[in-house]
Amino acid sequence: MKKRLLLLDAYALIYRAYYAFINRPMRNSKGLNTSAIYGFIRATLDAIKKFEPTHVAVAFDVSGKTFRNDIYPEYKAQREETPEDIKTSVPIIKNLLEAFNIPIIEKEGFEADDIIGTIATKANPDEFEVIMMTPDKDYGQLLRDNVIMAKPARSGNDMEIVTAKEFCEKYDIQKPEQFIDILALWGDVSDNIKGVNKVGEKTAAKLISQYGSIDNLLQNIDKLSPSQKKNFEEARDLIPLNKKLVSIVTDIDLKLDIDNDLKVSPPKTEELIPLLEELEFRTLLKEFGASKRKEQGQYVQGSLFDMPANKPERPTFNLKTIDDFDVDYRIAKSRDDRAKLIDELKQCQEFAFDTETTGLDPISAELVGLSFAIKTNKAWWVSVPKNQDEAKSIVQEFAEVFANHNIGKIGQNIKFDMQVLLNYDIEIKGKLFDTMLAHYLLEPDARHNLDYLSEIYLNYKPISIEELIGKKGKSQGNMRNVDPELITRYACEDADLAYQLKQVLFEKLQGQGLTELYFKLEEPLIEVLTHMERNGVTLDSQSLKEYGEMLSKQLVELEKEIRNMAGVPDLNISSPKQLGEVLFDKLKIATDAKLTKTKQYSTNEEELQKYIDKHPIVSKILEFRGIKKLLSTYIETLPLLVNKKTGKIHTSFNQAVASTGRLSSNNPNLQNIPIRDENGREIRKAFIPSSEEHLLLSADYSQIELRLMAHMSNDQIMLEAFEKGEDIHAATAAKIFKVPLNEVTREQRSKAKTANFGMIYGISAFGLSQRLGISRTEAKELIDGYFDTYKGVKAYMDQCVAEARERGFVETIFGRKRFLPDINSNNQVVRGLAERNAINAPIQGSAADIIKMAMINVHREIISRKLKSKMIIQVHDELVFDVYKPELDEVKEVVKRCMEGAASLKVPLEVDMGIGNNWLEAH
DNA sequence: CGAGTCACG
DNA sequence: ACGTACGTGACTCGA
Repeated sequence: MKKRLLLLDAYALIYRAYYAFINRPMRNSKGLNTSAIYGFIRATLDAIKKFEPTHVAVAFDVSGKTFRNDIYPEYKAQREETPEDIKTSVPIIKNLLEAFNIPIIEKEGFEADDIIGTIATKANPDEFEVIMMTPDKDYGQLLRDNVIMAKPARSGNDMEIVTAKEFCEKYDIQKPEQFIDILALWGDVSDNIKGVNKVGEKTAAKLISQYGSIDNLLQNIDKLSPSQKKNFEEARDLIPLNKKLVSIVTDIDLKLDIDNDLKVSPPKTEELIPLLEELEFRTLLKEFGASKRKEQGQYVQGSLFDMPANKPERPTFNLKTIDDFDVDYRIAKSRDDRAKLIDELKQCQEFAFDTETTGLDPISAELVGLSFAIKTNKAWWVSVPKNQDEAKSIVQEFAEVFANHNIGKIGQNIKFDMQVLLNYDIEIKGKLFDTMLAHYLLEPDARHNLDYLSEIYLNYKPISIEELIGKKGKSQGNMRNVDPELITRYACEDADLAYQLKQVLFEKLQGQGLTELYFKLEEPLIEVLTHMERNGVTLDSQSLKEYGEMLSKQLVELEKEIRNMAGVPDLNISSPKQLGEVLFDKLKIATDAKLTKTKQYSTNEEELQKYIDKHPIVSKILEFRGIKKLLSTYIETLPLLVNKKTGKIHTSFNQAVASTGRLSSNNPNLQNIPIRDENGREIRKAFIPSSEEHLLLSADYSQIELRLMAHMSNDQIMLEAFEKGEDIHAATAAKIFKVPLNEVTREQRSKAKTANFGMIYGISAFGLSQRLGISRTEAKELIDGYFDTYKGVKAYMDQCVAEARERGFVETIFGRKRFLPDINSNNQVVRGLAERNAINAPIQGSAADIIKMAMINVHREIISRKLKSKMIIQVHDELVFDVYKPELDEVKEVVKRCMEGAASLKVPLEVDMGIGNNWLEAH
């Protein structure tokens, strides 16, 4: 990995920090204005955290004359005196930098930009990436392939990265040095440099873009308009001086060994702490205070901070694009071309492929073409005609290679391509390497889109889809209309990138011991989900519609009543802001209303429930909310998602979203169809079998997460309860309340149930007290009682956290990992979340693994037994099937056996099944 | 586009 | 002193 050098322009950043707080300066108790100090140090540390440089330096201007004043006495002459607060801040900042072990560099007669220019130029491009942190645009002239600029964050936004390429594009110039000429024409008000009259940024850029340089421009001065020519004639003598003034010096004699002198090293804590204490920088003290871990010196080597050993790749920039490579992307135009391609594919052990389609909905999308990558930078594009009969016959030419078991297929989100190709009767066999899923296992919390992966792992920026079909939203373009040359580059690039990513990611999977999880679980699941999504679910839109009409009437009625009670005729009840104001300001139903983090009144159900007796409007609002939710999220929306082609609803199961390993479902989300609430569960009645000859079968794991808790913690008491087949919540109640099992009250059981769930989530006394509406002391007692009973559970939870601390991750029973870098955070809120994740992720994730295994096995049996019945929905611990009635007994047997046999735990896995003419009945 | 709310396991 | 149970997706409002 290249070394990375971060160079900071001290005064520019200090000024910026100072003025950022100008309206509300920070002061310590002695009255010292610490805005500039804090702002600058924070920006510096943030940059170090973000860029993770191996080398760093801060450049200061030296007060007094510089060589620029010698050649131009008016240089910066108009500048106002430096504010007193900044003057006093600078020595303190220098002390701080020293304590942080960040080198300071200054040189008499020169400015910070000259120092940075010199170092950036001197740093060997093969050895160093250089980041210049400054808000000053002039640094643009220094940009190179290995030198980028970081402009500090402006309020709200992240800091802005500028690369040489982007910079040149912005000014439409060939190389960054040309910016000197632009500046010389443009001038610089803040430096008191007068440019050419009537020439600003835009004109200067245009002229340099056009003529290449000032010299050439002046030679062609007659081509300018008369008035412009006059302005240039007048400025002619000034230009050489301007050029000198705006040119950043790159060859100061600094007597500096970059590699040795600027190396990042840990702060000198003993010097740093007193300084931070005096300044009263509490957050920084927390961060750099002498915590135990710091004393043990757990720094990642070469880092200023203690960072988790396993962290996302460090940020990259200066991304390469297609133009930086000599790629061999070809179009297969004729049948002969395709035959040649197919021949090449047959010779491959593996190839990457991608489909381009007319849309993102795989059911209705039509193929526009296919791309295949055979090796790095070598790919083919096969265009597919609009006529679907012709299309199919061309695509069919590839059926054999796709179906070949011995040829591996690589792709990004293969499920989509698999579905599209299924429309053309193409089956995909052989090992599938899905780069998205591989990365999901490697970094479950990260994003996994191709652009991101390319950037991180290949240092490459793909052609943006917007270049092809325009921004979505307005005048949505179509893949069909894209220029053939361009679509070839785009599609081949995608396949090529998938191919290249596979090589990187496969090695990483092996390194992490994740290949087995990938090939046993995630890879076979691709095909299963493909079929489930395609199967779809039948919706009884008619009954939904009728139910919706009834609810709508109630809603209108409620709205009227609520507005009347509120005395606000145009109240929007769906606006929490308006609602809160009505309830708490106007009706004053309470004075101690809870506020949200944006200081609005909190009007969620939990809060409103507290005031239900204060005013009759409250219960009406809750009722309104409930009905509105059902209507807008389900009743009115689901029928719109019925596919015209199939008459069914086709959700999309996302296999790479949930960081614990679960699936998620969207478009629509079929995993949150109401069931708890009486009104809501009516909606389940609209999910029906595909025909009269079918039934819905729902099979769900009983208490799978608690069983996993028992299994993983090896808690004898809990294991025993499950083995005896006891009602686990009642059994828990009996034990923690010390009553016989048959005397457990409803209330006790309910409390125990909440406590059981609490364990799975990584409980806190506060959380439990909130849920149960009891005091924290009571909650604490309850938890103590719980741990007293289930001693193994307590030990297991502690062990999870300890493991996460030690290894940086926790694991499921199938070896799925979740990395928890925050487990060592100094921020206890952040750390607390990581600790609860350490407890919850192995449980939730193992349950996800188990049902995935079950789905794969059920699917295989359905195929091998050639059943007409279909698996259609998964809801985390439940599978729903559209069962062909004559197969009912067989399907029930297969499903139960596959689900219960998906893993062998210390407790039996139990599955409950139900059948019915709709999803509600089946439950 | 974020915040608030609420549906599910 | 501070904020607190885990994981999702969809809708609505309003800057």
